[in-house]
Amino acid sequence: MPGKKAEVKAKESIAVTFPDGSKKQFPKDTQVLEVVQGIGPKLAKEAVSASLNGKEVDLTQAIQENAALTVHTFEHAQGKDTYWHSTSHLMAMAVLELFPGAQITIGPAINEGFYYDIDYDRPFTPEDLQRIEARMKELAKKDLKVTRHEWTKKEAKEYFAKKRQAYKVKLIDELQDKTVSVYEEGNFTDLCTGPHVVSTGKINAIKLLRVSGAYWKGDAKNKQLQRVYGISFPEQKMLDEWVKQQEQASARNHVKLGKEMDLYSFHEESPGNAFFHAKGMTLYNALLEFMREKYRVKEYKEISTPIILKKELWIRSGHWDHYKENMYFTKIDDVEQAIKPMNCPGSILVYKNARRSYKELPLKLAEFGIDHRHELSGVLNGLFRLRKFMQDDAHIYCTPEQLKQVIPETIEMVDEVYKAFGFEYKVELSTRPKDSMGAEELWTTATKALHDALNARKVKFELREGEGAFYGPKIDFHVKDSLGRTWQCGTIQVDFQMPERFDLTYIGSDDKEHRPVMVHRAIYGSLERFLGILVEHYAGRFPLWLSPVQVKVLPLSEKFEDYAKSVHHELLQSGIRSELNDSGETLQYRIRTASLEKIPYIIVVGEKEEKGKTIAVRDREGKQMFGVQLAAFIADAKKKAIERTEA
RNA sequence: GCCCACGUAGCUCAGCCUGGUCUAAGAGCACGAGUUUCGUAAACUCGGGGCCGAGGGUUCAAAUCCCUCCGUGGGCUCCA
Repeated sequence: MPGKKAEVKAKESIAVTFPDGSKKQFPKDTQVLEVVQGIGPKLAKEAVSASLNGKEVDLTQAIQENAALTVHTFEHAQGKDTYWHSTSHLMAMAVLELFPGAQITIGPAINEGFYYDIDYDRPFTPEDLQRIEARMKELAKKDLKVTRHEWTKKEAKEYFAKKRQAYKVKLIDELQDKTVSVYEEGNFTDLCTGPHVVSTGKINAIKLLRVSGAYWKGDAKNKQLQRVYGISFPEQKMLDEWVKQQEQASARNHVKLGKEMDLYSFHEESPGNAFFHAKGMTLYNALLEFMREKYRVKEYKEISTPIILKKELWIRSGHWDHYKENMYFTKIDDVEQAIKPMNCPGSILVYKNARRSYKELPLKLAEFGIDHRHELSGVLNGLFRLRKFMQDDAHIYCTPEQLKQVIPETIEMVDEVYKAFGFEYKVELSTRPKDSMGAEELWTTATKALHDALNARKVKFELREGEGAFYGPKIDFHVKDSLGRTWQCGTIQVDFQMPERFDLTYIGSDDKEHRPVMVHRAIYGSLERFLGILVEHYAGRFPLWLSPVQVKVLPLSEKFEDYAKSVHHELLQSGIRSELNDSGETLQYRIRTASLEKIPYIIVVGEKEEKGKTIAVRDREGKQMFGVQLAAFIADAKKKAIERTEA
């Protein structure tokens, strides 16, 4: 076609740079999609969106200048975002068709899937969700083109006002730009910055998951909206796989496993509180013991303070003003008292109990403190969120100069502890919130101390402006659990306020009084929560050092009961947590039971063992060893338990 | 606290939609008794066990329908 060729020649040419560094010339205004088709049909089919010079764009975007191009498929995070965001638009479209009068608000992609907040005069039922999902699938099949338009704010407002979408009008009003972008698919147009998939046919496997209440702008004072959650995938196979994974993840839910493994239970007689059974307590104590070992090495001193303290103390600490809603109160002999939600005031009283010298600093007072917080009933969640819990709390009293040494040392300690469990974690630095106390320069100094420590250790962290505690800035450590959720566990908080409030002092080398700095820190955070995370992390298959029962001893039959008992007792004597199962059940049955209990070692003794004074050992993988010397087994197990290596 | 879902033996669940013989509410596991005495993931027989979360209502009749409350799960908000 000579005509077209001439046209191409007439156009200005631009260079597109690909991720591998190669460059190619294209006529100006070539669509991203055309470029992608040139690369290969497979990529063109899988492409979801693209980034042009670092800016996320639609595949229909015309390239107008020299640009670096990266194509995003569903495999990329950006591609997933776009894919799910487009699915949320599709859902909004289906909802507006099926439920006249519904108003749509916002509908972003989230970590896993998407949601859309919708204002409707009643909650959606599971049946509604099915209808919406079915309609979405029909709309996807129609393969409607998704096109982007730039409208003036006025045009957009008129359009959404006409469609009776008041929330969209409000959102437009809040925007600074003169124009807004909208996306049109079929007869549905939504306010959106994009990008989006090129057509609804790209969206294949769709599943709506649940509906819940959510407030407009996240504020409980505002109207409650219907938040519908969903997820989608390019292929049905991927959705099936995802559903399977979800099921597997819920199989290791710590509430469920705790029940099955007889670790702990929950009772409606005390909502938000855990009842620890003997095996759960063994785990709990193993965690305490591990931390106490660290304390010995790091020269912490362990203290213990009362749970109930007078109201005046809480007024002085500032908790009365800042934390009252979450506290429990009681009256004893007509005196108002509070159940402690935190341990700092108690620790401070211990500090103040003596004249302190600079020679004592840094003074590290640790306390496994039992705290009670009146959490909203709706937020309670197994061991993850309780009303009563124990913190592995410590307060470090030091000079401002010593922060340079104390903070890095503490960060290192957190790292050591998490590593022992093979945990990944992320770090956040939170700065001064609105509802806070103290002079600006104190905040600046404290924040800098934390910042410097993180930088010095080259720790990657996320900055969270205004998210600090009311008394100081903090570093938070978030551990990643088996479901990919992150849980705040460790925290390091610098506090210049408490020492002021309680008039804490130490005598310096100049024989004068000085004000110490206080560092609050916890590593597990809450023993209970950490334990819950561990249960899910290990799916109940704890390493030897944590296993509530480390060894199960089984006599082959009644005839070998005496020998089994002697083996069992010797294990106990050696400090190994052993149990004997001499119930009359068959050996196979008892092996099955012990296996289901996820016990690391099963020891079977019969005629051969009794004669040779040996044992037969079976590990959790089903591997068997015969003729093992009991002493050798004990030595090996103890070594593993002490080293805290995986068993 | 607010929204949605759920609540039947110790545990996992069927029955509930469409009220009454799937028996006086079932099963499996667990538990108890007896038989079996066993070489690495379920021996056999028999038995006990439930105010169907609590309270109220509708009905001739409620595990089943309606309301309130309590609890649990998932969200919102907050947080260790």
